[in-house]
Amino acid sequence: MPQPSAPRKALGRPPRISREEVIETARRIVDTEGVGRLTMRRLAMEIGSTAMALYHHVRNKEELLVLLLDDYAARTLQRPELPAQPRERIVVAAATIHEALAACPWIVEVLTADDLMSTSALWFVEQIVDGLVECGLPPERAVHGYRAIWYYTAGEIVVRTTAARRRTDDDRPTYRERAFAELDPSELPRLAQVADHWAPLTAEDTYLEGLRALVDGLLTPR
Amino acid sequence: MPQPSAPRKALGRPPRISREEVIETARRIVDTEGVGRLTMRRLAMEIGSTAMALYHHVRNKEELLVLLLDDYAARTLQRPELPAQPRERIVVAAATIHEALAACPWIVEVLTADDLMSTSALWFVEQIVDGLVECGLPPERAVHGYRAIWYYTAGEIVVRTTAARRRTDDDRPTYRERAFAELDPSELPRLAQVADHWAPLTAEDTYLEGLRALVDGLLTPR
DNA sequence: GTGAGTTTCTATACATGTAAAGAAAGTAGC
DNA sequence: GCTACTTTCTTTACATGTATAGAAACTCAC
Repeated sequence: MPQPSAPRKALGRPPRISREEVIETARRIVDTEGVGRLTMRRLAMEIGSTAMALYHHVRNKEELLVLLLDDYAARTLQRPELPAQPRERIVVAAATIHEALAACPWIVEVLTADDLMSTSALWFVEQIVDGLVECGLPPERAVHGYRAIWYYTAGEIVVRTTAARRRTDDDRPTYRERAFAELDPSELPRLAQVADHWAPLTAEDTYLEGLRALVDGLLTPR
Repeated sequence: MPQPSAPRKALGRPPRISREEVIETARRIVDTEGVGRLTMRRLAMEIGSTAMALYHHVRNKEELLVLLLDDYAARTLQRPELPAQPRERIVVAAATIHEALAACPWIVEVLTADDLMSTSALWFVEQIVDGLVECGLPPERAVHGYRAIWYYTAGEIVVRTTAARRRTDDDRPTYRERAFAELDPSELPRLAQVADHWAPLTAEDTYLEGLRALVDGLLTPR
């Protein structure tokens, strides 16, 4: 990996492409043609290089996607006016991250990679942890609380967008549909009762309600 | 796909392998050598067929993994004695699913695919929804509550196991580590304060606490 | 039996991520 | 200039999932 501020003249063959150029070009491809069109060869061609050359600037494709996400976050994640009340501040901070992430559907492949810990997201993490501490949680429980919020948020996005993707590229009945069709009302009465409304209920966006519940639960002394 | 109870004699060329055989063999490979060794070609060889022949019994590799998960759930997911108290029943039901899923680390590729809706898991879903209703939630809010629990559960497993996997096959510092190293205490005081304990805190298993908080929050009238 | 229809299986081909080997293009010391 | 060293880039190759075309093995209607 290149050293940005080498004290002396750079050693070795001078690079013809940079990590920034790779990321920028990748972003352009993703923006205009979707993440499905982003392949290493295609990206290399666009840059005027070879696929393997990219691997000197990016560890692998997954890292490239993480960098893209970082880049995306840095460009679009605005810091909103947060409410003064700490509990509400937590909710708004988490919801803002959630909204930003939900807006880029190609995120799933990356989201599972790690905590979302791009530099631009750290501020939101700070707000959440700080809010939890201000509400009376000791610091380590605040960190645990943040993690719970992150699990919930990441899970919502991953499950939801994958389900959506599956729906678009496949018409056959899903497991869920089959399972509900064969459902035995005497053994699973509640599910039988709501079976008809399951799909629409599931389609509703209830992220915020769940988030509020979670935050409330985290803050209620046990 | 084959019709299990065809009224007349089966039409077409008689199959030489069955979906069951495919799944069983796949399971054996996964159990003995890990999911990384499960390739379509390898599986076909083991069965004594060709890779493409598998595609008549399984839609694609992802479906095969889903079927494997179903199979796994059907074999190992025991229905525990659930507490009578509904709130506690919800917690135990969710925790049981969580424990079962967390035990098979290859699950990540599948988990994001859909709700976990294998037939054997439906009973747990029933218990959760029923518990929420018994605690006073109207049915549609109970379904939303179940979804929140599922998001949290799936998110925990996905994030945690992917992080673990990444740690094993890569020694270089993660983004998180780098981000924390460069952290500016004047801008992000709370994070700076807990920076040293972040890694150990994150390593702790706090699924149950988070789950309890979430369930509590879902059940507190707003 | 023959031909049509149906299902399963085989052979081949392709796109993709990336490993491995080594060539290319520079600097540093002499 | 020459050699050693370092970094970047190119070439080639491979494993993998899966699309496509068509062969194979059956049943059925006649």
